[in-house]
Amino acid sequence: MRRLPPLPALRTFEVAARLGSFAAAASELNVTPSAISHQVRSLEAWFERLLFVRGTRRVELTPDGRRLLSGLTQAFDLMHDSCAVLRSPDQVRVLAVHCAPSFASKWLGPRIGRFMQAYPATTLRLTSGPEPPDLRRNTGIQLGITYGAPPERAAVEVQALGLEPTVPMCSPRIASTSEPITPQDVVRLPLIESKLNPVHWADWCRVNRVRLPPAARPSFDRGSMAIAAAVDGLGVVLETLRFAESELARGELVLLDGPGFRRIERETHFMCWRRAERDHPALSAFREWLVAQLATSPDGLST
Amino acid sequence: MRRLPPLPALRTFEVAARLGSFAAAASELNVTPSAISHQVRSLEAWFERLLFVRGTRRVELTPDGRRLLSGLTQAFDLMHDSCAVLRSPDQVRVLAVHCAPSFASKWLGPRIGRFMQAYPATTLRLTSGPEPPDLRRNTGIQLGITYGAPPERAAVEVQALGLEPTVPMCSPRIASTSEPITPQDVVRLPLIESKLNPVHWADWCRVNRVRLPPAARPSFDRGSMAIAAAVDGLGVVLETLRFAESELARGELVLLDGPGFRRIERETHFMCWRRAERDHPALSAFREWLVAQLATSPDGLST
DNA sequence: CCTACACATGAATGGAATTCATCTATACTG
DNA sequence: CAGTATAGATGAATTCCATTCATGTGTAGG
Repeated sequence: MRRLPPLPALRTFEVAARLGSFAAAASELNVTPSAISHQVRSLEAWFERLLFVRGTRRVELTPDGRRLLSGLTQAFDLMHDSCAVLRSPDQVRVLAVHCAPSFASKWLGPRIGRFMQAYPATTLRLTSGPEPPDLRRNTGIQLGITYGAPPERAAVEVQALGLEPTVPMCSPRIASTSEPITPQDVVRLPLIESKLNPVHWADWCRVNRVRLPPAARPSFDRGSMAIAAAVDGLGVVLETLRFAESELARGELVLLDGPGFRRIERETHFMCWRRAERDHPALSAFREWLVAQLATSPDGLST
Repeated sequence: MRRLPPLPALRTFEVAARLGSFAAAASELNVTPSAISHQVRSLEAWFERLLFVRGTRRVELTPDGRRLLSGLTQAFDLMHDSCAVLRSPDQVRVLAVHCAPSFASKWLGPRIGRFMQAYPATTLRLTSGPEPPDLRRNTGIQLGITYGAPPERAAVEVQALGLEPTVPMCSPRIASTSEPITPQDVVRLPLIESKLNPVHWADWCRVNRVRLPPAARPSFDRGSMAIAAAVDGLGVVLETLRFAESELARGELVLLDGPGFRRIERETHFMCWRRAERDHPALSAFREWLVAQLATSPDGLST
């Protein structure tokens, strides 16, 4: 087996040697000069030879260093050319995602920049609308993120996006949370209906053993709008916490929750794709990225 | 800045592609097939393309995979050739170390195989003897490990190998340690003198405030022989724990120690080298390796 | 038909790469 | 000439990547 030193160290050496500067190499590789210094030292230990002579504020290659560099620069050039073949702009990948609108604006939108940074070769086309895409007919969509019940279609695979806690929330102007409250206290407040959420106030009342007042309630067919109404002080909204992350973080909404409450956690969002395309790299990369984002979001991805 | 995927993944891909088998690639790279699988998947995600078609018990390159492979094989060949220039056998490095004999046999010897594995390009020449090498005159020695007092020579740098606890030890046949003992109990036992250790029984008695009996004591001018005598049940030896690691681990010796005792910890071993050669890679690699071994040995490297 | 083998995958782990904090030695500038 | 800025060095701490482990799947081969 041909033995090579750690490849990242070789790469670091080549850049530093080519530029004649650890600082410049750090800049090119987006690391600190300290990282360059450590890597070069490590490579020198591996070869048991000095590759640079150090002066104040400068480095110079030794004969051994020059000997190593000439072949390496060619090697990395070749490597770059080989990789570039698979990354050429005229083969830019497009990933078309159709997303439920509130999930798009309240959860995915604030995060999508991270996906673009992690996968710069992929152009994302994000559309939204309340209807789940028919992936058998609409081949322009590769991945759908739906709300409500899991879509069931032949040759379409579905994955739930985890259990979502659906909790009453309202503006702090409406209810002080500095003292303990009960479910009974909640239903005495004005309530807001978020129509598309499969969890309704009736469900919540059943689980928390209180009677739902028969009064008429304002309702919205967008979770984000229901959330906005609650922020405006129009009442208590019952919605998934995922839609209220920034409002909760900023204190614009507070949870009406406590030891005497029972939460409802259901799978209400699903992503789906055609089974035949499941191993498509951009598609599987997005799926994995999304699952990873869910795992690190404040409410976590519960199984 | 030219952007490359993680280089270890590229290397893994090249080997797997060239051999047409994840299992064979695993064997060549000394990792598990699972590692190959993960690396290839990761590379496919980075490029957002499939590089292999998976069949049962076989893989086959896709057109993209073939496109990537041809340049990479040349690149890694070049890289290997460049690295081989600095590792050619006719430039095999020799590192000559002269070591105090007991340290050599009791501490360094059991470990030296690890150095050879970590630095296969270095041929180690290990000599031992009680006299510190005169590094100014004996240029055939590059590093000395001495016992006793720190050598002081012009143009020679010295580094202590840490504080060493020097503790009475004996065979469990001689003294039961299941009940508390006192320093007074120790000096009633037969004592063994390890002559070259700068810590003597007289020192130990002074520190522990007991009178050293005037009886004659067997003495050895090798710490390892003194340790062996103690294992044979000839008496209590006062020596550095470093010389007795395996005996203590095997229960052939026990420590005579306890709350009422005062340990003596001194720097008794030193390594030294010519200042002009301090950055010689093999030499500095050995120094760093030795310091790391001390840090992970049972008594640790105290500063 | 059963066993063995190659690849897949998620969770856990160890170690390598990197950052951070601080230092040294000039080079440069006012 | 003195003070400041810069590049590289180093050790400790932290982060993240590569790898292993455990388990699973789907044949190929005996």
